[in-house]
Amino acid sequence: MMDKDKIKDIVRQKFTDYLTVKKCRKTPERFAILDMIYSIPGHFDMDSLNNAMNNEHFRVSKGTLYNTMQLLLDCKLVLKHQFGNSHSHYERAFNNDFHHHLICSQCGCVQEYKDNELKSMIQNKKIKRFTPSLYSLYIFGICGKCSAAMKRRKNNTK
Amino acid sequence: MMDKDKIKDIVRQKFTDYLTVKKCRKTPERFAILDMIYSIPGHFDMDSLNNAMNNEHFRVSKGTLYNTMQLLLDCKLVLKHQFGNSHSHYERAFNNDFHHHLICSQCGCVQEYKDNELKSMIQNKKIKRFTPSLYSLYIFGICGKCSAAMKRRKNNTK
DNA sequence: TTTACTGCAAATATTTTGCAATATC
DNA sequence: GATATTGCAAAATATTTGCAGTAAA
Repeated sequence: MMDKDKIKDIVRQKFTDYLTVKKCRKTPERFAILDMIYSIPGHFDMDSLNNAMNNEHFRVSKGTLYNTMQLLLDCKLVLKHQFGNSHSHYERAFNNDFHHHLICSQCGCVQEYKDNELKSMIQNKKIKRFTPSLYSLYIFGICGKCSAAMKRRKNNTK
Repeated sequence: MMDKDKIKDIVRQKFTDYLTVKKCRKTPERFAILDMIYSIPGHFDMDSLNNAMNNEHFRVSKGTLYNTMQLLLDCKLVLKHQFGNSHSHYERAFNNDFHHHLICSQCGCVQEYKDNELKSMIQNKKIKRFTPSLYSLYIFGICGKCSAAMKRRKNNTK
């Protein structure tokens, strides 16, 4: 695993390049947001990102947060997910082992699920008249905890 | 392919059974919504479903629409999707060939993508401490039309 | 100096909720 | 007859937009 600061340097450079190509301005807000995102280990949503920024005493407006997130999605430094429940989830995309997602229909928890066989089969598919760039696989079901809880409840009522 | 009316009968029966088990009431609104959904060929959203109901002169409130949709999701007669753009999409689940989705990042269009090899690999995965019930695979990229349009634009500027 | 970007607040869109009236069981 | 469900309207939530001021190029 690469050093965290090194990763931040690389993504900052990638973002700089992207902003240059797109003739967008390199504002401190944008880089502060990118930095914060690459300090968060797992998933996050807009609200938790906003709170994290506030705690670091770098307040940005909601508008700027959404604006910057769109740029980061465009240049594939961030991935966006919508697991069925209300709001969007995000995660960093660079140097983050690609994974699928297991979503519990009972408690709503989300687990990462790595499976290279699946990954390579999906990525190697040749699709007619469509050029894929990325994909999301969401598997819905019942997580271990909820499954155990249900079993316990069932035994109690016996 | 089964006859459309026969399918409607079967899903109506399935919904009846579900409502009975869950001790929920069998209201005309619920069955009218189910019927309408099974009259729509492809994807739909709440707005188009609502309009379709109005055209059939069976108006139901937004609240009832969302309430009923939740029941239909629970008993797996309907599937829900969120492709990144604003609102949720739905599609009927029974007697609807399972498929994956190709989403164009440019124009936002959604195509169905059938691949049985992929389907069976995903469905046959044994996952530790997780009991899967259904899954969604979304492949994002550029559709044929947009790809052709881009190529044309590129040639024009040459 | 130009104008893209920011913060703020208001607008929009989507889904949920509270409540009185109604209809199922 | 009891109460789950409905319609309606208001509330909650998430995201987008308009605009005046600020700062990047």
